[in-house]
Amino acid sequence: MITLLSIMIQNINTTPRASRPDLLAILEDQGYRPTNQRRDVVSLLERKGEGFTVEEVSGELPEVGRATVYRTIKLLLKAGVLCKLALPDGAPKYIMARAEHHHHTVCVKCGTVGEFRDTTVERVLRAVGAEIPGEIVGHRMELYLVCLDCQDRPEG
Amino acid sequence: MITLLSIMIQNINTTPRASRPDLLAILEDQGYRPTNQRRDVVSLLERKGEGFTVEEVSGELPEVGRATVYRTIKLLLKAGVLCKLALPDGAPKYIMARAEHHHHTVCVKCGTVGEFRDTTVERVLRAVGAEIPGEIVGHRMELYLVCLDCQDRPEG
DNA sequence: ATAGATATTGATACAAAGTATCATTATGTG
DNA sequence: CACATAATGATACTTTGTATCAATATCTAT
Ligand SMILES: [Mn+2]
Ligand SMILES: [Mn+2]
Ligand SMILES: [Zn+2]
Ligand SMILES: [Zn+2]
Repeated sequence: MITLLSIMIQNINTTPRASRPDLLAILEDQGYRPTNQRRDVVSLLERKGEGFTVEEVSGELPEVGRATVYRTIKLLLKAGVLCKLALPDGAPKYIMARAEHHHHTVCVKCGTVGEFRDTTVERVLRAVGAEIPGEIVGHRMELYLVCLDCQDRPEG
Repeated sequence: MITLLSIMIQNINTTPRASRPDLLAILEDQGYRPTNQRRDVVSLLERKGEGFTVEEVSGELPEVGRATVYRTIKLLLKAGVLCKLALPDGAPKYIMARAEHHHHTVCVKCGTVGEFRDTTVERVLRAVGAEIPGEIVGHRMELYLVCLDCQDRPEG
Protein backbone atom coordinates (compact mmCIF):
# COMPACT_ATOMS: atom_id res chain seq x y z
CA MET A 1 0.00 0.00 0.00
CA ILE A 2 2.83 2.36 0.79
CA THR A 3 4.46 1.51 -2.48
CA LEU A 4 1.28 2.23 -4.36
CA LEU A 5 0.94 5.58 -2.70
CA SER A 6 4.49 6.59 -3.36
CA ILE A 7 3.87 5.91 -7.02
CA MET A 8 0.69 7.87 -6.99
CA ILE A 9 2.15 10.95 -5.36
CA GLN A 10 4.04 12.23 -8.30
CA ASN A 11 2.64 15.51 -9.41
CA ILE A 12 2.86 18.18 -6.80
CA ASN A 13 3.06 21.55 -8.46
CA THR A 14 4.71 24.37 -6.66
CA THR A 15 5.63 26.23 -9.83
CA PRO A 16 6.23 29.96 -9.69
CA ARG A 17 3.42 32.21 -10.74
CA ALA A 18 2.98 32.64 -14.47
CA SER A 19 2.80 36.03 -16.14
CA ARG A 20 0.28 38.09 -14.25
CA PRO A 21 -3.04 38.80 -15.95
CA ASP A 22 -4.36 42.32 -16.39
CA LEU A 23 -6.79 42.48 -13.51
CA LEU A 24 -8.43 45.69 -14.63
CA ALA A 25 -9.12 44.15 -18.03
CA ILE A 26 -10.66 41.16 -16.31
CA LEU A 27 -13.00 43.46 -14.41
CA GLU A 28 -13.85 45.37 -17.58
CA ASP A 29 -14.65 42.10 -19.33
CA GLN A 30 -17.22 41.49 -16.62
CA GLY A 31 -18.83 44.85 -17.33
CA TYR A 32 -17.29 46.83 -14.48
CA ARG A 33 -16.00 50.31 -15.14
CA PRO A 34 -12.28 50.92 -15.02
CA THR A 35 -12.17 53.61 -12.37
CA ASN A 36 -9.09 55.23 -10.91
CA GLN A 37 -9.73 53.56 -7.60
CA ARG A 38 -9.95 50.12 -9.13
CA ARG A 39 -6.82 50.89 -11.13
CA ASP A 40 -5.02 51.78 -7.90
CA VAL A 41 -6.15 48.64 -6.10
CA VAL A 42 -5.35 46.13 -8.83
CA SER A 43 -2.06 47.83 -9.57
CA LEU A 44 -1.03 47.38 -5.98
CA LEU A 45 -2.22 43.79 -5.93
CA GLU A 46 -0.35 42.98 -9.11
CA ARG A 47 2.85 44.03 -7.34
CA LYS A 48 2.10 42.03 -4.19
CA GLY A 49 3.52 38.53 -4.32
CA GLU A 50 2.70 36.92 -1.01
CA GLY A 51 -0.53 37.03 0.87
CA PHE A 52 -2.06 40.25 2.07
CA THR A 53 -4.90 41.51 4.18
CA VAL A 54 -7.45 44.02 3.01
CA GLU A 55 -6.58 46.46 5.77
CA GLU A 56 -2.96 46.33 4.68
CA VAL A 57 -3.94 47.18 1.10
CA SER A 58 -6.29 49.88 2.31
CA GLY A 59 -3.55 51.34 4.48
CA GLU A 60 -1.25 51.62 1.50
CA LEU A 61 -3.96 53.34 -0.55
CA PRO A 62 -5.23 56.19 1.61
CA GLU A 63 -6.65 57.89 -1.49
CA VAL A 64 -9.09 54.99 -1.99
CA GLY A 65 -11.98 54.51 0.41
CA ARG A 66 -11.87 51.45 2.60
CA ALA A 67 -15.27 50.26 1.37
CA THR A 68 -14.08 50.51 -2.21
CA VAL A 69 -11.01 48.41 -1.46
CA TYR A 70 -13.26 45.75 0.03
CA ARG A 71 -15.63 46.00 -2.91
CA THR A 72 -12.85 45.64 -5.45
CA ILE A 73 -11.35 42.66 -3.70
CA LYS A 74 -14.76 41.07 -3.56
CA LEU A 75 -15.09 41.46 -7.32
CA LEU A 76 -11.69 39.90 -7.85
CA LEU A 77 -12.62 37.03 -5.57
CA LYS A 78 -15.79 36.42 -7.53
CA ALA A 79 -13.80 36.59 -10.75
CA GLY A 80 -11.55 33.90 -9.34
CA VAL A 81 -8.31 35.85 -9.62
CA LEU A 82 -7.94 36.09 -5.86
CA CYS A 83 -8.17 33.41 -3.20
CA LYS A 84 -9.29 33.99 0.33
CA LEU A 85 -7.66 31.68 2.78
CA ALA A 86 -7.70 31.29 6.52
CA LEU A 87 -4.91 31.23 9.05
CA PRO A 88 -5.24 28.58 11.76
CA ASP A 89 -7.10 31.03 13.99
CA GLY A 90 -9.45 31.88 11.13
CA ALA A 91 -7.92 35.24 10.29
CA PRO A 92 -8.45 35.89 6.60
CA LYS A 93 -5.65 36.34 4.14
CA TYR A 94 -5.82 36.96 0.41
CA ILE A 95 -3.50 35.88 -2.35
CA MET A 96 -3.45 36.09 -6.12
CA ALA A 97 -4.82 32.89 -7.55
CA ARG A 98 -3.50 30.85 -10.38
CA ALA A 99 -5.91 29.75 -13.04
CA GLU A 100 -5.96 26.14 -11.92
CA HIS A 101 -7.54 24.81 -8.80
CA HIS A 102 -4.98 24.61 -6.03
CA HIS A 103 -4.46 24.96 -2.31
CA HIS A 104 -2.21 26.84 0.04
CA THR A 105 0.35 26.27 2.69
CA VAL A 106 0.65 28.80 5.48
CA CYS A 107 3.61 29.13 7.83
CA VAL A 108 2.18 29.32 11.34
CA LYS A 109 5.17 31.40 12.48
CA CYS A 110 5.55 34.06 9.80
CA GLY A 111 2.35 33.70 7.79
CA THR A 112 4.11 33.19 4.46
CA VAL A 113 1.79 31.55 1.96
CA GLY A 114 2.73 28.93 -0.59
CA GLU A 115 0.71 27.16 -3.24
CA PHE A 116 0.49 23.55 -4.19
CA ARG A 117 -1.58 21.39 -6.39
CA ASP A 118 -1.78 17.66 -6.31
CA THR A 119 -4.06 15.63 -8.48
CA THR A 120 -4.00 12.66 -6.12
CA VAL A 121 -5.48 14.66 -3.30
CA GLU A 122 -8.15 15.91 -5.63
CA ARG A 123 -9.01 12.46 -6.90
CA VAL A 124 -9.14 11.03 -3.40
CA LEU A 125 -11.37 13.88 -2.30
CA ARG A 126 -13.69 13.25 -5.20
CA ALA A 127 -13.82 9.60 -4.24
CA VAL A 128 -14.54 10.48 -0.63
CA GLY A 129 -17.27 12.84 -1.75
CA ALA A 130 -18.89 10.05 -3.73
CA GLU A 131 -19.33 8.09 -0.51
CA ILE A 132 -20.97 10.95 1.35
CA PRO A 133 -24.69 11.69 1.02
CA GLY A 134 -25.37 14.97 -0.75
CA GLU A 135 -23.91 16.75 -3.74
CA ILE A 136 -20.37 17.98 -3.18
CA VAL A 137 -20.05 21.56 -4.36
CA GLY A 138 -16.56 22.39 -3.20
CA HIS A 139 -13.91 22.02 -0.58
CA ARG A 140 -11.41 23.97 1.40
CA MET A 141 -7.99 22.79 2.41
CA GLU A 142 -4.94 24.41 3.89
CA LEU A 143 -1.69 22.89 5.07
CA TYR A 144 -0.04 24.53 8.04
CA LEU A 145 3.70 24.31 8.40
CA VAL A 146 6.80 25.93 9.83
CA CYS A 147 8.75 27.19 6.86
CA LEU A 148 12.46 26.63 6.42
CA ASP A 149 13.27 30.24 7.29
CA CYS A 150 11.35 29.98 10.54
CA GLN A 151 13.03 26.68 11.38
CA ASP A 152 16.40 28.41 11.09
CA ARG A 153 15.37 31.47 13.00
CA PRO A 154 16.04 31.22 16.75
CA GLU A 155 13.00 31.11 19.03
CA GLY A 156 11.23 34.45 19.38
CA MET B 1 -6.09 3.78 -11.59
CA ILE B 2 -9.78 4.25 -11.01
CA THR B 3 -9.98 0.68 -9.88
CA LEU B 4 -7.12 1.17 -7.49
CA LEU B 5 -8.74 4.22 -6.00
CA SER B 6 -12.06 2.55 -5.50
CA ILE B 7 -10.26 -0.17 -3.60
CA MET B 8 -8.36 2.29 -1.53
CA ILE B 9 -11.36 4.34 -0.50
CA GLN B 10 -12.77 1.87 1.89
CA ASN B 11 -12.82 3.37 5.32
CA ILE B 12 -14.92 6.46 5.44
CA ASN B 13 -16.37 6.85 8.88
CA THR B 14 -19.58 8.74 9.35
CA THR B 15 -20.51 6.92 12.51
CA PRO B 16 -22.85 8.58 15.00
CA ARG B 17 -21.26 10.26 17.99
CA ALA B 18 -20.27 7.93 20.81
CA SER B 19 -21.36 8.46 24.41
CA ARG B 20 -20.65 12.06 25.28
CA PRO B 21 -17.81 12.77 27.68
CA ASP B 22 -18.28 14.82 30.80
CA LEU B 23 -17.00 18.17 29.64
CA LEU B 24 -16.90 19.72 33.08
CA ALA B 25 -14.76 16.82 34.32
CA ILE B 26 -12.41 17.37 31.39
CA LEU B 27 -12.01 20.99 32.38
CA GLU B 28 -11.46 20.03 36.01
CA ASP B 29 -8.79 17.54 34.95
CA GLN B 30 -6.98 20.45 33.34
CA GLY B 31 -7.06 22.35 36.62
CA TYR B 32 -9.99 24.65 35.84
CA ARG B 33 -12.56 25.29 38.50
CA PRO B 34 -16.05 23.85 38.02
CA THR B 35 -18.09 27.03 38.25
CA ASN B 36 -21.80 27.37 37.75
CA GLN B 37 -21.24 29.29 34.54
CA ARG B 38 -19.05 26.58 33.08
CA ARG B 39 -21.59 24.01 34.20
CA ASP B 40 -24.31 25.91 32.35
CA VAL B 41 -22.27 26.24 29.17
CA VAL B 42 -21.09 22.64 28.91
CA SER B 43 -24.48 21.33 29.86
CA LEU B 44 -26.00 23.24 26.96
CA LEU B 45 -23.27 22.10 24.59
CA GLU B 46 -23.72 18.49 25.64
CA ARG B 47 -27.32 18.72 24.51
CA LYS B 48 -26.49 20.40 21.19
CA GLY B 49 -25.94 17.89 18.44
CA GLU B 50 -25.26 19.89 15.30
CA GLY B 51 -23.04 22.89 14.89
CA PHE B 52 -23.59 26.05 16.84
CA THR B 53 -22.30 29.58 17.04
CA VAL B 54 -21.10 31.19 20.24
CA GLU B 55 -23.66 33.96 19.99
CA GLU B 56 -26.38 31.36 19.75
CA VAL B 57 -25.13 29.67 22.92
CA SER B 58 -24.74 33.00 24.65
CA GLY B 59 -28.26 33.97 23.66
CA GLU B 60 -29.63 30.82 25.26
CA LEU B 61 -27.72 31.49 28.48
CA PRO B 62 -28.55 35.06 29.47
CA GLU B 63 -27.44 34.32 33.01
CA VAL B 64 -23.86 33.72 31.83
CA GLY B 65 -21.75 36.62 30.63
CA ARG B 66 -20.89 36.69 26.96
CA ALA B 67 -17.17 36.84 27.68
CA THR B 68 -17.42 33.78 29.88
CA VAL B 69 -19.17 31.83 27.16
CA TYR B 70 -16.34 32.70 24.79
CA ARG B 71 -13.76 31.83 27.41
CA THR B 72 -15.33 28.47 28.16
CA ILE B 73 -15.56 27.56 24.51
CA LYS B 74 -11.95 28.54 24.05
CA LEU B 75 -10.97 26.16 26.84
CA LEU B 76 -12.96 23.36 25.25
CA LEU B 77 -11.32 24.06 21.91
CA LYS B 78 -7.88 23.88 23.49
CA ALA B 79 -8.89 20.66 25.23
CA GLY B 80 -9.80 19.28 21.83
CA VAL B 81 -13.41 18.47 22.66
CA LEU B 82 -14.73 21.14 20.32
CA CYS B 83 -13.88 21.85 16.71
CA LYS B 84 -14.05 25.25 15.12
CA LEU B 85 -14.87 25.12 11.46
CA ALA B 86 -15.54 27.64 8.76
CA LEU B 87 -18.46 28.08 6.41
CA PRO B 88 -17.54 28.91 2.80
CA ASP B 89 -17.69 32.62 3.60
CA GLY B 90 -15.44 32.12 6.61
CA ALA B 91 -18.18 32.41 9.22
CA PRO B 92 -17.18 30.31 12.22
CA LYS B 93 -19.16 27.40 13.50
CA TYR B 94 -18.44 25.07 16.39
CA ILE B 95 -19.22 21.44 16.84
CA MET B 96 -18.46 18.76 19.42
CA ALA B 97 -15.40 16.82 18.34
CA ARG B 98 -14.84 13.15 18.37
CA ALA B 99 -11.64 11.85 19.86
CA GLU B 100 -10.10 10.90 16.53
CA HIS B 101 -8.86 13.28 13.91
CA HIS B 102 -11.57 13.95 11.38
CA HIS B 103 -13.06 16.58 9.11
CA HIS B 104 -16.43 18.10 8.43
CA THR B 105 -18.95 18.51 5.72
CA VAL B 106 -21.10 21.61 5.68
CA CYS B 107 -24.30 22.02 3.71
CA VAL B 108 -24.04 25.35 1.92
CA LYS B 109 -27.83 25.73 2.00
CA CYS B 110 -28.81 24.90 5.56
CA GLY B 111 -25.46 24.81 7.34
CA THR B 112 -25.89 21.32 8.71
CA VAL B 113 -22.54 19.84 9.68
CA GLY B 114 -21.45 16.25 9.22
CA GLU B 115 -18.26 14.46 10.12
CA PHE B 116 -16.12 12.12 8.14
CA ARG B 117 -12.80 10.47 8.49
CA ASP B 118 -10.84 8.82 5.75
CA THR B 119 -7.41 7.35 6.22
CA THR B 120 -6.58 7.58 2.53
CA VAL B 121 -6.97 11.33 2.52
CA GLU B 122 -4.76 11.55 5.56
CA ARG B 123 -2.08 9.36 4.07
CA VAL B 124 -2.10 11.27 0.81
CA LEU B 125 -1.87 14.54 2.71
CA ARG B 126 1.07 13.23 4.66
CA ALA B 127 2.73 12.22 1.42
CA VAL B 128 2.05 15.63 -0.09
CA GLY B 129 3.49 17.28 2.99
CA ALA B 130 6.65 15.28 2.63
CA GLU B 131 7.20 16.90 -0.77
CA ILE B 132 6.77 20.42 0.51
CA PRO B 133 9.61 22.33 2.15
CA GLY B 134 9.03 22.99 5.85
CA GLU B 135 7.62 20.95 8.70
CA ILE B 136 3.92 20.25 8.39
CA VAL B 137 2.18 20.98 11.67
CA GLY B 138 -1.44 20.54 10.70
CA HIS B 139 -4.11 20.96 8.12
CA ARG B 140 -7.62 22.16 7.66
CA MET B 141 -10.16 20.66 5.33
CA GLU B 142 -13.88 21.05 4.84
CA LEU B 143 -16.16 19.56 2.21
CA TYR B 144 -19.05 21.72 1.09
CA LEU B 145 -22.18 20.06 -0.18
CA VAL B 146 -25.90 20.35 -0.66
CA CYS B 147 -27.43 17.87 1.72
CA LEU B 148 -30.18 15.46 0.70
CA ASP B 149 -32.83 17.43 2.58
CA CYS B 150 -31.88 20.61 0.75
CA GLN B 151 -31.88 18.83 -2.59
CA ASP B 152 -35.47 17.78 -1.95
CA ARG B 153 -36.58 21.17 -0.69
CA PRO B 154 -37.94 23.43 -3.47
CA GLU B 155 -35.87 26.50 -4.30
CA GLY B 156 -36.07 29.25 -1.69
C1' DA C 1 -15.10 27.29 59.76
C1' DT C 2 -12.34 31.09 58.55
C1' DA C 3 -8.79 33.69 56.14
C1' DG C 4 -6.12 34.58 52.49
C1' DA C 5 -4.54 33.55 47.87
C1' DT C 6 -6.00 32.87 43.44
C1' DA C 7 -9.15 31.99 39.71
C1' DT C 8 -13.21 33.48 37.54
C1' DT C 9 -16.71 36.56 36.24
C1' DG C 10 -19.18 40.31 33.88
C1' DA C 11 -19.61 45.07 32.38
C1' DT C 12 -17.57 47.66 29.35
C1' DA C 13 -14.62 49.05 25.95
C1' DC C 14 -12.11 47.90 22.11
C1' DA C 15 -10.59 45.48 17.74
C1' DA C 16 -10.73 43.19 13.21
C1' DA C 17 -13.19 42.21 9.18
C1' DG C 18 -16.48 43.35 6.87
C1' DT C 19 -21.52 45.20 5.08
C1' DA C 20 -25.50 48.66 4.50
C1' DT C 21 -26.92 53.44 3.56
C1' DC C 22 -27.13 57.10 0.84
C1' DA C 23 -25.85 61.58 -0.83
C1' DT C 24 -22.23 62.83 -4.15
C1' DT C 25 -19.29 61.98 -8.11
C1' DA C 26 -17.55 59.62 -12.08
C1' DT C 27 -18.33 57.05 -16.22
C1' DG C 28 -20.42 55.47 -20.33
C1' DT C 29 -23.90 56.20 -24.05
C1' DG C 30 -26.72 58.45 -27.36
C1' DC D 1 -23.62 67.70 -24.14
C1' DA D 2 -27.24 65.24 -21.38
C1' DC D 3 -28.80 61.83 -19.04
C1' DA D 4 -28.88 57.28 -16.94
C1' DT D 5 -26.40 54.44 -14.33
C1' DA D 6 -22.44 52.79 -11.86
C1' DA D 7 -19.18 53.74 -8.41
C1' DT D 8 -17.45 56.10 -4.46
C1' DG D 9 -16.72 57.43 0.40
C1' DA D 10 -18.21 58.84 4.91
C1' DT D 11 -20.54 56.93 8.33
C1' DA D 12 -22.88 53.78 10.95
C1' DC D 13 -23.61 49.15 11.98
C1' DT D 14 -22.66 44.02 12.43
C1' DT D 15 -20.16 39.90 13.76
C1' DT D 16 -16.81 37.61 16.21
C1' DG D 17 -14.20 37.95 19.23
C1' DT D 18 -10.28 40.00 23.02
C1' DA D 19 -8.49 43.29 26.88
C1' DT D 20 -9.39 45.58 31.33
C1' DC D 21 -10.35 45.47 35.82
C1' DA D 22 -13.13 45.78 39.89
C1' DA D 23 -16.14 42.46 42.14
C1' DT D 24 -17.02 37.70 43.30
C1' DA D 25 -16.46 32.82 43.71
C1' DT D 26 -13.58 28.98 44.59
C1' DC D 27 -9.84 26.57 46.60
C1' DT D 28 -6.28 25.65 50.31
C1' DA D 29 -4.38 25.86 54.60
C1' DT D 30 -4.94 26.62 59.09
MN1 LIG E 1 -8.60 20.78 -3.95
MN1 LIG F 1 -7.15 15.36 8.12
ZN1 LIG G 1 7.73 31.05 8.26
ZN1 LIG H 1 -28.79 21.25 3.83
